Amino acid sequence: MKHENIGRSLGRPRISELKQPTDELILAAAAQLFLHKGFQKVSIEEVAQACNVTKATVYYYFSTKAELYTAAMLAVMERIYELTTQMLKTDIPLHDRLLAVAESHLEATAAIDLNSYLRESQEVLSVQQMQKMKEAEERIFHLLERELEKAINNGDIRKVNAKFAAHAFLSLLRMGNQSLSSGNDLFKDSKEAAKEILDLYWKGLQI
Amino acid sequence: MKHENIGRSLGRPRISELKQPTDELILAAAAQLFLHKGFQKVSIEEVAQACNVTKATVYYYFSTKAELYTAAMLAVMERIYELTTQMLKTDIPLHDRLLAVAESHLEATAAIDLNSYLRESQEVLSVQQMQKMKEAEERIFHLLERELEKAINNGDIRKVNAKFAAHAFLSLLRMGNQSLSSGNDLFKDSKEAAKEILDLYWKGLQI
Amino acid sequence: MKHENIGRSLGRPRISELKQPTDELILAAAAQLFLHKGFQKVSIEEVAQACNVTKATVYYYFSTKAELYTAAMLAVMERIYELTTQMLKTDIPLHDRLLAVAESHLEATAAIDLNSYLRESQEVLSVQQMQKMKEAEERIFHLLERELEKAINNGDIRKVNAKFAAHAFLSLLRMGNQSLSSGNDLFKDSKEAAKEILDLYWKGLQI
Amino acid sequence: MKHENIGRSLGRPRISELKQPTDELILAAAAQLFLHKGFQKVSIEEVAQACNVTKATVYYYFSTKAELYTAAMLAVMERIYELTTQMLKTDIPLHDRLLAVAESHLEATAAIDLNSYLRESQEVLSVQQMQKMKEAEERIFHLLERELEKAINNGDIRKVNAKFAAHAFLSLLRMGNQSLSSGNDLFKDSKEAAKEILDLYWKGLQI
DNA sequence: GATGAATGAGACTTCATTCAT
DNA sequence: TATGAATGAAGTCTCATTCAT
Repeated sequence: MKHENIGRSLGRPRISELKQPTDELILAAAAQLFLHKGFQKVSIEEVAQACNVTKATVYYYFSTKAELYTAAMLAVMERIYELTTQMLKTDIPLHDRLLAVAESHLEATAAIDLNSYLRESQEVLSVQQMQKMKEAEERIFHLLERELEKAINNGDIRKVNAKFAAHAFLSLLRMGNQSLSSGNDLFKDSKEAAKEILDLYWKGLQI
Repeated sequence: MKHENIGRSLGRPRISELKQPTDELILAAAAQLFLHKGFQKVSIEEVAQACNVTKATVYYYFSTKAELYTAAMLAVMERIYELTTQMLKTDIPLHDRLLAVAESHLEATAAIDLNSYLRESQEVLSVQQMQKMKEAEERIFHLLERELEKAINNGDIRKVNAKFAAHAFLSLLRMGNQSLSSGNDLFKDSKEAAKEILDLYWKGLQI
Repeated sequence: MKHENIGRSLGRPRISELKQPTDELILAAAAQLFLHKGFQKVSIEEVAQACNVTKATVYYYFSTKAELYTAAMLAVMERIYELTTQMLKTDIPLHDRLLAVAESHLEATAAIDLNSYLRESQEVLSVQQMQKMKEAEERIFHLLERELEKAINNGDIRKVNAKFAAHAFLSLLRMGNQSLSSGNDLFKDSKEAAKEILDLYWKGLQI
Repeated sequence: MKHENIGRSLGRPRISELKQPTDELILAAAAQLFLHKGFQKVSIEEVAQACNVTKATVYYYFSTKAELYTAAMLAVMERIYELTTQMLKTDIPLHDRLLAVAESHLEATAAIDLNSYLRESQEVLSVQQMQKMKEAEERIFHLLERELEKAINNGDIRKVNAKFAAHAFLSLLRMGNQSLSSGNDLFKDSKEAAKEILDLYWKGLQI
């Protein structure tokens, strides 16, 4: 398909290097669309149009719709992973770090409900592709899990199954996301949502 | 293509014909399939085969795939509504009633993530159909909402936005459902899942 | 696919029964096209147009291009089989019966070079489909084989591997067919072709 | 397309220059593939991969798939022509020379059924290309034809249309080839096949 | 001499939907 | 009440071919 970018020259890139390479462009458009409409409802044609290229070009870079989907979702999850990593590695108390995570997740459409995405694409993704996506998801859970375990050991929170607690947290963020984007009046804004959710969650972990 | 001619005999129907009228049969099969695979991935043909009728028969009862979908989902939500109503109207303390709700939701595939289902069928459902489904969902939330409000007034739980609390509860149940059905090792069984989830949730509502 | 035509009413068929059922129509057109152009170069669209139906109709009757191809070729081979059976079961000497077979094969495009047809469709036909076609071919060879064996036992022809002799005969007929249809001036007409071919062949079997 | 190879550096070529020039490499791979799979089923990509070059490189040497096909087939036929010429120009009796031809044809995949190859590529080859291929085929037939005519004049074989006899011979060899490569049990090996076929054929030409 | 990127055209296939019976 | 036959529209994917570098 394409080999690695070797030896990008330093300094301001020339015009031709300013625009993203086509494959990244496609990936970005695809991610956007898949997140909004789900696997089935996005056609390759649609992705192509969003990038001003032809269907055939999309297939030049991604051999299959499933492949494109996997790549796009992995990219998104990678971004979430990085983001979450950033927020969690500061020095402030866990409560505040979780608040930061919550806020950032609720600002972007960051909390993916992988299960619901996978339901739709099952039987189309290869076992390997599913595996990859599940692993990417796991990594995010692990991030939280580890911090929660530290907090348990510190006595900051009560003794719970940290994995469960991680899932619960992301589940609540998902809910917050949906509420915010569906425009029901549950929360005034994402800041408030983060606060309310973390409040419930944190209290739930006390004693 | 063509399935076998099953010579429907005249006169008093045999036992095998005693079962539900065709439309209910279709509805049941459709619900089952839609829940498992989502709107897009279920074909009318599939539903028809599951009922041993032809596509045309499905269309005789339901004018449209979207119509069938809506009907099926409404039926499911109605059942959830009834179920939840049952559990909530007893006399025991709210904590215990919520536990009962949690357990029953986690036993059946009862907790629907309507949002994720709607994402998939957007642009296919008419505004009316979406409206109906959202209303059906709302009814379930209201059920919980009302009880939570009572508990707030009683001083049983702290003062929170009851609607938010209702959403949070169902969100956690959804997560439990997915964990149980995806076979990760978060919970031993649905009973344990219910206990853990309610524990977190209830603590989160205290003070 | 379709059940047998039962209870065809006697007498002149009504208009609606006059035209062939659609599936037979498709089969006929497909056979025609596949024989002339080969598997790959015939598109379903083409077949459909030849029958004045839509592609979807073709797929209503034949689930796959390979399926249609198999069905069409089997039908052709079946016809050849019947034809050959007819010619071989008369009472006249084998030489004359073979002449009749030769003539009839050379009149219609009757001698299929299955091998060359299979080469083209390999990797598209399922193992079962290939199996079926090979069996159908075998049946035709067997027909000749049996007669040749009788003749050997009678002392009408010399002792050869009858199977080989059968293959040789059909091979020569194939050649005749191609010469006649490619319009080179090898033969004046199919009658002469039959005569020349049988002459060589029969002499080859003598002593 | 390509100018002559001029200025090949003198002296012992380096390893990398030992292998065939790219165009011959492509031609060889193409011939191989086309013979096995037929025109339609071979993609340029496939040919390219078989040579470890890119599609564009193939197009650098051959302007068109049809062009490549023609060139590849002509090369094959040329080889057959040379081979056959070799076998036929010796001094031994015609019968033995034909046996040699038969053996060599049955050892390699040497007997091409041009007609079946042309059927597949019709409408893609230009008239000129078809013409060229037919001429190449003709040359091979002529080779045999001439010898057969001499033999007729000598009284070695009976008076037949020599062209017909040539076609018949190659037709039988084709059959032998297919039998051998399809693995049916008609012949023990190519030697036996050659013997049986020539036996039938030669007897067919006697008196 | 060779190639990476891109594309237009077309192929196979699926599916919701209609309609006459 | 039920269905067999038919279809239009759309979707995924393949491939020969071009072109700038």
